[in-house]
Amino acid sequence: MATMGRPRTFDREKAVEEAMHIFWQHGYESASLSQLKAGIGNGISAPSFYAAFGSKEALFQECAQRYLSTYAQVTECLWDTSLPPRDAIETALRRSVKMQYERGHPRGCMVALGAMSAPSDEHAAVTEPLAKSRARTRAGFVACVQRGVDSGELRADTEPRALAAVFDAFLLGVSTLARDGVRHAVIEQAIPQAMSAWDAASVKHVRR
Amino acid sequence: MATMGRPRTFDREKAVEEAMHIFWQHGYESASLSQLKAGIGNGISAPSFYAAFGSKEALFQECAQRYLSTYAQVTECLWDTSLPPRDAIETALRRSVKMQYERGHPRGCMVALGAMSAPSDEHAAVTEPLAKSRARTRAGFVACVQRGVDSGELRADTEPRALAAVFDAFLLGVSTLARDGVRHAVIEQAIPQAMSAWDAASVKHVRR
DNA sequence: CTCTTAATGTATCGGTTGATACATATCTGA
DNA sequence: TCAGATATGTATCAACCGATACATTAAGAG
Repeated sequence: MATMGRPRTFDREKAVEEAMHIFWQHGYESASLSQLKAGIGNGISAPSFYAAFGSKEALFQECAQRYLSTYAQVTECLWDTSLPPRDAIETALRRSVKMQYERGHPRGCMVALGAMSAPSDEHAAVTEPLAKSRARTRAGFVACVQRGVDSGELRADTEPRALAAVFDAFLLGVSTLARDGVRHAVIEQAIPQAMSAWDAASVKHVRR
Repeated sequence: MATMGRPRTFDREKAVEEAMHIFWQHGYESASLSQLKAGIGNGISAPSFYAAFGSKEALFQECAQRYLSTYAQVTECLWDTSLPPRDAIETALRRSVKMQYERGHPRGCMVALGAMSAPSDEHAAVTEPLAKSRARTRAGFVACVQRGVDSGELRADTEPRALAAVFDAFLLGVSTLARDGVRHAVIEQAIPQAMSAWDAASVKHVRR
């Protein structure tokens, strides 16, 4: 059965993308219905909004899912066990940084910035998918370090969560640097410097 | 001349501290007047609030100043040229992390989290002191790396802004990790691992 | 005591928030 | 052609936002 009823005057797929950019930019709470309605197509009315998306919260969930299944995929290589763990981490950093500085969408990572996206307790559940994603990425960094230890590449006394936290915190912090206007090239150059934390834990590394 | 008129029923100094905690926790926009009024003393009325602080924005500025002159001082050692630059950076990291995990106030750094505190353009000017503070800390990291290069401790081809970005991004990211419930001990262990980025740029470091 | 000063309590302001009621318009299927 | 389905436009809702008007209360100064 084909679609029935009066057709929409806007592209729902594009609308989710546009709404995602608004949430990405302002966070869940600060993004207002007025902004969202104005930013979708050439502006839509309140009933059109609710007919299409149900509620602000439902639209956010949809935007979050969209983000997680697209932009957020840049760190999935952390779970690719066919990659040497050091390469997996460096690739995740490179891909994420590149994505965060791409044109056509707000700077920074929606997942990272989403930590302050719903600061009130009542709305904390809304951004849970983002918190889950941060936890997953965190676990991915830990898993890579653990692989390095298990393979003998990293010293046995390496604390996986601690070394992983270096890369995790660095990547989270990049979102703020990107927002603050730090140049893309600077962050790119910072990546190999961050990776030296891995090398310092390597068994081949000469301690002094 | 002593104070005249009816005395306040609450301690204004404590009130600023309490309000600061609320802004610290929720950000400028998301912290509501209701929350602030309820959180000051045993709860104050709207006229008392405005008589004492002028406006929400004025109170935030006061809280921001209070934060910058107290908690935010943990990174001032970056400007202490009597310290070896590596020690200055490590001390800044240690002190900030310790502060971010202290009991008695929200976790994380108000300056770092404040990047998403006023996501709308109209209120962006409100959080400018926080942005200025981030820029200053950023410059402090760069200055330390530059000192390391100038003294010959770090290789001459070291890019100061890039290496500084490693420490800066790491420290900014710690705020999110702290909010996400990552244990204090893990972050403490991460600091020496992060410092290995400095050592890797040292002239005494054996490159391979 | 009275005057001045300043904070308080009650009550409310206009504006914005997210969300709906209801009638109308436009499509598909029979 | 008409019924069913769905989107739209207008108009509005209660709740909350930051902020005030106004009268009252409580202090010091004279």
